[in-house]
Amino acid sequence: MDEVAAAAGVSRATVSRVINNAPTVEAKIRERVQRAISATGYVVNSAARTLVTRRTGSVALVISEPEQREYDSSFLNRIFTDPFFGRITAGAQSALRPHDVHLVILPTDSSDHHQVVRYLRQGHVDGVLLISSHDEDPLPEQVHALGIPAVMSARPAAAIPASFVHTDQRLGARLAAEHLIRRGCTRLATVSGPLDMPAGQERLDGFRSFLQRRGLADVPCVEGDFTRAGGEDAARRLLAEHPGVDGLFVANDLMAEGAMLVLHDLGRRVPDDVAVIGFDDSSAALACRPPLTTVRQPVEEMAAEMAELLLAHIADPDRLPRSVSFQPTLVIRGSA
Amino acid sequence: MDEVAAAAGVSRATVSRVINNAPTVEAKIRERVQRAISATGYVVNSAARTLVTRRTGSVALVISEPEQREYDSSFLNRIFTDPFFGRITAGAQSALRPHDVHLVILPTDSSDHHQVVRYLRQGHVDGVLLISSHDEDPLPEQVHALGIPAVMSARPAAAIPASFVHTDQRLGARLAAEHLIRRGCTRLATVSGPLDMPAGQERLDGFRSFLQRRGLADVPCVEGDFTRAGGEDAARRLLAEHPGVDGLFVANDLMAEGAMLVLHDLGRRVPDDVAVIGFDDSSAALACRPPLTTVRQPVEEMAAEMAELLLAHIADPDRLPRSVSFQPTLVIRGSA
DNA sequence: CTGAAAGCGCTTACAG
DNA sequence: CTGAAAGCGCTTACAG
Repeated sequence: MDEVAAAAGVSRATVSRVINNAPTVEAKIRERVQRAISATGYVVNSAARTLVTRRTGSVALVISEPEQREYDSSFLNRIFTDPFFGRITAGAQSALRPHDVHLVILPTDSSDHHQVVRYLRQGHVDGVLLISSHDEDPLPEQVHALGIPAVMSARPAAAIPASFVHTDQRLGARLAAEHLIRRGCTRLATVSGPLDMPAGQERLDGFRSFLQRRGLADVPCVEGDFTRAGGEDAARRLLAEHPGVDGLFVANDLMAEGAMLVLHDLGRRVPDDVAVIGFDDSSAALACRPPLTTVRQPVEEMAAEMAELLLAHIADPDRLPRSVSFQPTLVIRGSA
Repeated sequence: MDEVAAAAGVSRATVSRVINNAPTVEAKIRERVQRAISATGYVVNSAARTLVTRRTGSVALVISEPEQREYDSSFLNRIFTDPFFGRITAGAQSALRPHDVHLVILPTDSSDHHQVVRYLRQGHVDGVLLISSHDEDPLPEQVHALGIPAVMSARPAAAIPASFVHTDQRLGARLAAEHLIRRGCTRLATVSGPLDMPAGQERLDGFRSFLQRRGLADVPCVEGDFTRAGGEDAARRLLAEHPGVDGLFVANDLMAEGAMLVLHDLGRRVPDDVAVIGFDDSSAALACRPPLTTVRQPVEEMAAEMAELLLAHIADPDRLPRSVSFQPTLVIRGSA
């Protein structure tokens, strides 16, 4: 920087001003400095800048899962190949990129929370996007206690004031139930997500309570784990106990893909013998044969909105928390 | 830090020493400082530390693709939901995590290279893991010119000295060809990857040249793009022109999944009518019915090795470049 | 083994 | 509009 200042015949302060586009620099000097910058190939040192501005230009995307049996590459593998998390990452990146803000992705389980908290406290990032899917997860409160700008992926279980985005899961499940009824299915069943996850619980509630109002109580349910293999297992068990099922709601697309595979193995035709509806509208939906009818969540847009909210909180720390809600929609394809 | 020093009755230098586990601190003092740290809740400021140590504790994972029609969320979406890149990320993370090194993922196309280069020059990271899949990609050379520690995902096209990892793609393709022949297939064909990518070209070469030696010349080939939808298209075209095909090698699993879908639509039984072999052994292989026989690349292990190599280069900038090679293996499942 | 001091490379009131 | 100077919060020779 001294070199640039010398080459341009100005002070370091002025060099700094042109780098940061301060309006108070005379055009001629600005140009002279710019030439000196190109000539010397100078670039700012981001650590030095961060030290004084208190801004890093990075945010963390924390993906918090319940404790894993083994925190290893199989956990990381599941996270990084999950189409849902992939869409979140893509949505967040696309919103952040224009602002030149970078994303550090931190998958974590509860055995690992302290590492994440330490990382955040060390000031590596300006804020955090927190994807927490379990009721009992203490991380949202811990992050909130840190006082660092944060946006959550759903209403936090704890009563903390924080911005979050939201989809009406119950409404989504109801859309699925309505469609199955409309199709004339009479023996409905569902593969739910994990019932200790709000997303799992709410989709089941929404599905069941709509059917109950239509006089259909006690719809069979087997709990799955939101993975494809888990969906296969759950569907196999469900179909073994309830072979007559003709309409199946599966709480996410990955499990639905597994369920379709099982139906195929069992020689059941979809949708003629069994109509199937998934949830998410992820890429897995198009990998099914027939293509999967599913409840769409605009995941990319939600993640982008989380990023925008976070940027706003970083720019103005006194900004009041707000939540923004997205509507699920039914995407009708071949499976129901 | 002053606060901690005062509370422990020592200098800041000593506080720094205990934080960094310098061996030359008396046990009693060390303990006193540690208590003061817990009492005050002190954590280091990473920007200040980086400014003096020249270490950030982060590395970049740069995923360089050819120029996109639109650099937007659909590009990011493809990258972040691609099982191959997901495995790379997981493998790199799992190797880096024990060293407390963080990963910032930078998908980029050629319109965007200057941003990546600027980011790297600003010193945000200690090194870069570069996934570059195109022959003409100038990024490996640019990164090398920066003088920042880097490890490549394959032998760089340019003659630059750099560490890289490698799988023998030709051998992998040959494994597929051998297996198809052994099965008794006589009318072979292939869906290749993009032929401007070494991985696409080499798999095709390996497949064809083995067959040629067996007297099978001019095996039909349609070029695909490594996506599932691209695999569907390519398979459809191939089968329209060559309906008699009884053995199909598809250059990655995602395209193979698409090809299997097309075969299903066409009423062809797999493997009885057509045997199908993929490449990668990604999660897509298990989403096929029947499950996909495929050439396994140990992608996670390769990415972990890249990370280890990078860490070694960061620790010792004078270390000589080396390459480490992995063997592909055939994983036999139901499709062939 | 410990401390005083210099220095990492920036930005930003403050004065002019 | 520009510059001299202080200061961001650490680490690390250097001296003792």
